[in-house]
Amino acid sequence: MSKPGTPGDQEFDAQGFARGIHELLVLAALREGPRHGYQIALDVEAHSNGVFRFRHGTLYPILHRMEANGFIRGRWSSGAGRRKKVYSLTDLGRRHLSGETDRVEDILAGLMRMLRRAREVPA
Amino acid sequence: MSKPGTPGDQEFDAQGFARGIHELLVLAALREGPRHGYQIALDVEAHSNGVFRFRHGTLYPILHRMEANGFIRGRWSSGAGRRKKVYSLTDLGRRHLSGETDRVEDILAGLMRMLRRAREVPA
DNA sequence: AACATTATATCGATTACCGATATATCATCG
DNA sequence: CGATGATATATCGGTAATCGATATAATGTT
Repeated sequence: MSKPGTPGDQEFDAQGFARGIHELLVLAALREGPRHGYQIALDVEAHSNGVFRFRHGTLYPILHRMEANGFIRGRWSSGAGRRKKVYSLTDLGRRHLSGETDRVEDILAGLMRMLRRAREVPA
Repeated sequence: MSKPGTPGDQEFDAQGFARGIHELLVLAALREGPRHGYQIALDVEAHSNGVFRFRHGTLYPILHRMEANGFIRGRWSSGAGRRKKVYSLTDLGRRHLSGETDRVEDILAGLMRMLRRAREVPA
């Protein structure tokens, strides 16, 4: 139905859906330990079974924003070799994650209720 | 934490989260039968337990867009009284709903997996 | 030496959503 | 009967998140 990728086609891919969710995904990834940006993207993709992906035009602005907002802190790895900026959760970020996890789970429950309902209607 | 409503504060309310989801909500609501816009908004709010809401600055542009895309069809109620535009699903809309329901459920599953994982990590 | 991958970064364009504003009908209450 | 509030639709400007393209550079692979 209608060429995929057409502008305005609005195919509900994970990207469009993910609007506003990426920050939560970053927090969730960092919950398991400090990581640099590229690794966060790989982890999110792996742990979500490929459902969520970060384009690098999306990833780095988000990390910068979250650092500016105090949710994460980044430090350039001192070692030689390819430069990496390693991020870790701040206390604020940790608190934010737990609060927002609760809230998003409510939202997911609401959405699932809607979808289940739509599925059950006979025709 | 940080005044709610502050720009850039990004509190993950249902609104920000809902980006791209509203269309699916409209389709799901219309699955139960033809409805006019205002009623769709009330239904969505009720069936999602208040999690999802349409502001009217959001609702009508979405309906127009979806009609232009062929997912729904609207007809002005012929009867007298307050004018209402009653929308119903097209075949395309019905097919779109069932396909996107599957896909969104996968996304929800991926997201839940991430959240559950983040919750389970000791510290 | 050539190439792919890792790794970070920025910028312009797109677009969905929000808030405000506008219009009009109908019901209710004083 | 006039005011108010709920119903009902509509548009517009602004905001902000995301995308795609582009850039840089070190490292691994062939």
